[in-house]
Amino acid sequence: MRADGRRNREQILAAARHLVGCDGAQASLEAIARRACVGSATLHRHFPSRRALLDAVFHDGVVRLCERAEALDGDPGADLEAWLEELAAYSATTKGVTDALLAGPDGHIDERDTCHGLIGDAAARLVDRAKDAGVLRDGVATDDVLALACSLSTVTADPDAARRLVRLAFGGVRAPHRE
Amino acid sequence: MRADGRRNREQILAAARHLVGCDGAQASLEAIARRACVGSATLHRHFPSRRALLDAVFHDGVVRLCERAEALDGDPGADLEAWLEELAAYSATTKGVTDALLAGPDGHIDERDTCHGLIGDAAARLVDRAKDAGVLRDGVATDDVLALACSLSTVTADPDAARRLVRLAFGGVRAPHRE
DNA sequence: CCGTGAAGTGGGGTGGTCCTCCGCTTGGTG
DNA sequence: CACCAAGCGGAGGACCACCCCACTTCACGG
Repeated sequence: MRADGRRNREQILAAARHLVGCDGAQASLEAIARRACVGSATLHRHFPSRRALLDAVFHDGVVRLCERAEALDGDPGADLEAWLEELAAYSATTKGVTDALLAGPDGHIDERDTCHGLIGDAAARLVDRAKDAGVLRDGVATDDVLALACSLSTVTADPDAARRLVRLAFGGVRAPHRE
Repeated sequence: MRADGRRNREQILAAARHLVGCDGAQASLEAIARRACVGSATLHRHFPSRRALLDAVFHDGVVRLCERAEALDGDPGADLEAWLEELAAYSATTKGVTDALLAGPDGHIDERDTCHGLIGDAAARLVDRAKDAGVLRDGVATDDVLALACSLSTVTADPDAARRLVRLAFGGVRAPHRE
């Protein structure tokens, strides 16, 4: 890859980080290109779809989150819950990331290295551990807990509220009654 | 209100119902106006914001849902859960309705009669009943259960999946353990 | 050190969007 | 029937995504 190409890619990513941070996932690609001092064609060549750009923007943050998932090795139930809280808080505070996390397949990019794929793998490990420990209700799948944690962030931008809702869903809305 | 005005309003709503059903809340207003055989200015005069149009499109369905909420008078916990399931199923299958349900205030319209407001009132009654019966976990608010039920539909378009996730959140992801 | 070709560039065009202005039509009332 | 305001819609401005293509610049082989 040529030096100027790499430089432009970085400038575009920096601009995108800023504008997506302000305007969310719907930030204008044109504006991002302008801010990066780059023609819009250049942006589209480096990132053939909005999805590809978003994935690149959030890649590092998501990787960090996944590393924290791998580092956990305490109580399986508590680990899963804590990590889901973190995930919800992250996606609540990070404008636009939800679209990258929940996005379906996109012909333009390799699904293996997307934010969606990375998060899915990290969650699967924690869910499997919790399942083996028997702390999960029957029939709960990785996609279920991810869906719960991520979808909440479409509803609030407050990390504490997101954490609270995750705890709620995890423990149940219904009050536990003695049996 | 003049007859032609009312006729146009209905044509716009019919077109909007169709296109929002196909393309979701982001359907092109221009395309809706075209389909209604109406100038775009006419659409904007009748519905000053996308939000106002969406509210009108979904108003009837939401009212029907609210009526069902009012008709419930069995076990408070079961009623609430059943109605939340219905709400989730409705918003999962009805493209675009989530945006109307979760939308914040909009200077253009009276908040009292919006889908958001209607659903909120209906849910509040069920939540209050459940709270009085003591079947809700402490600190659960109306907005919490609404947020849970509605946000799920951003994540799946399958009504059964949405119902399942509501049941999950309601009963808890964590398996109930004897105490 | 330099020529060359391919990788990379960005301006401008196309076709779409939202929304507003404003001259015109038309429905309903006196 | 005549009037006039309520209502209309086309045109136009500002913006957007995406693509084409003539041009520039980098990096490598001689």
